[in-house]
Amino acid sequence: MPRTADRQHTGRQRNEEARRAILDAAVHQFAERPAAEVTVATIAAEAGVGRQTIYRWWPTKFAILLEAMTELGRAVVAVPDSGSLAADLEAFVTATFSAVKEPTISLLRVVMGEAQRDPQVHRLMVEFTGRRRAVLREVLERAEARGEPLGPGGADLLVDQVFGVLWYRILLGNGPLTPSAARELAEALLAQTRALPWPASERTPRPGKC
Amino acid sequence: MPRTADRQHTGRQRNEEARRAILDAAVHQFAERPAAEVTVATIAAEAGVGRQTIYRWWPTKFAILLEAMTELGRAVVAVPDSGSLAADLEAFVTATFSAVKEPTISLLRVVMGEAQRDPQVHRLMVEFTGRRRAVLREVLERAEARGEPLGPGGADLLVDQVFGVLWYRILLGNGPLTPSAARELAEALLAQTRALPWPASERTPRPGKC
DNA sequence: AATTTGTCGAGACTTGATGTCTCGATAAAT
DNA sequence: ATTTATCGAGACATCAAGTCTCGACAAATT
Repeated sequence: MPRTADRQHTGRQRNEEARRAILDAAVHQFAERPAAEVTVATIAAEAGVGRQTIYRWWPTKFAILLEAMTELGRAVVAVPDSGSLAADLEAFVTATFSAVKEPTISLLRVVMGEAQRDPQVHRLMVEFTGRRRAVLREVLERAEARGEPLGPGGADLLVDQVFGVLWYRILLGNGPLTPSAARELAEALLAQTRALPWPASERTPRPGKC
Repeated sequence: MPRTADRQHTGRQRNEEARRAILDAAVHQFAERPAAEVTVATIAAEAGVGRQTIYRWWPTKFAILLEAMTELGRAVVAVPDSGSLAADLEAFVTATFSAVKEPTISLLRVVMGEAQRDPQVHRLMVEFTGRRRAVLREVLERAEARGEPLGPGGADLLVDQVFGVLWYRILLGNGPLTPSAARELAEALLAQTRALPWPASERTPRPGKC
């Protein structure tokens, strides 16, 4: 009863060029057209591959998109660690906001929309967003370990506030996603962590910035 | 060239029982099953009507759901006005959170998901959420007019923080929507408003601010 | 009462996307 | 040289959306 790890992979190996072409075609089409007009057939045609080559590796067209977005997301994975919560939080929020623009924002909307339709895509989406959540959580918990307070809700609430505002603006388009909007959010959340439980006659001065 | 208003409706009239049965069946199915498993055929079967009866009155199954939710949404929540931002904000957030539970939460997820796919549904969704935004904005601006500060981001950011956290948790299910979670969020946002803005000299003061 | 008009439930039908299966060709490990 | 798994390609079944038609039925009109 040989386990799969007992022998090497034999036979023809996976074509990396085809994989890249499929990912690129999916990103291109989901960014340009309404999601309803993107089909496995159109992606296969643009990538110059057979449909079966797609079905062999991805269960749905949205799984292709999620894999592509995961690769694109590796660029912003850097964890800020300057020793100060103020600087780290602003760096994280600014970097995250600046990464969310066309064409990425269209892709995010498509995937989040589909996640509400398909439980499997929803699970993939929880995992996808969880990676960014983990980065922010690390920043917050490191600050807490240093002795910096996180305010009434702790790290859990702060994480949901950052990504809540971000996703809310992505999905409904009601508010800005500019760098200044990012700074504004970071500043507001920092104020939240620093505020005293009652109107303060004295406040702690902000470290390192004015 | 007779206008439509020139004569009365002749012929058999629309069956109100069928309309109600269709709306109820749509709500029931969208609340119970994944949206992908809900079809016009299943709604028609549960309602005991022909498919053509549905297509005659609604363009898509989501139009049925939107009409049903519009009827459900007629319960207008009163605008809290106690004279204190702390009490009003907690009342609003608690009431809003407590209204978002099964089966409503499933319907909200379905409609928000479809809004990312259909621009027309998206517009309706912006309008739908805008009504609740307006209530919170009124609470915040009244507090500001009283002289209570709203913190670095002002009313715009606070509104997005409340509904951002709410929708983020609805869509991804990562955090709680309990009454205690609502109180926690309200408390955190209040802490944020109590922080003093330090570069106050560079800022144009808002009217009514201390 | 008879006629006209529009809705009713039901089913046949077209269209298009999904997903499976098979085929011969090809490339890598044995 | 053989084995094994991928490749592009196409046939095929399945399913939901949407259109069209049918006889039955109900309300307004004549």
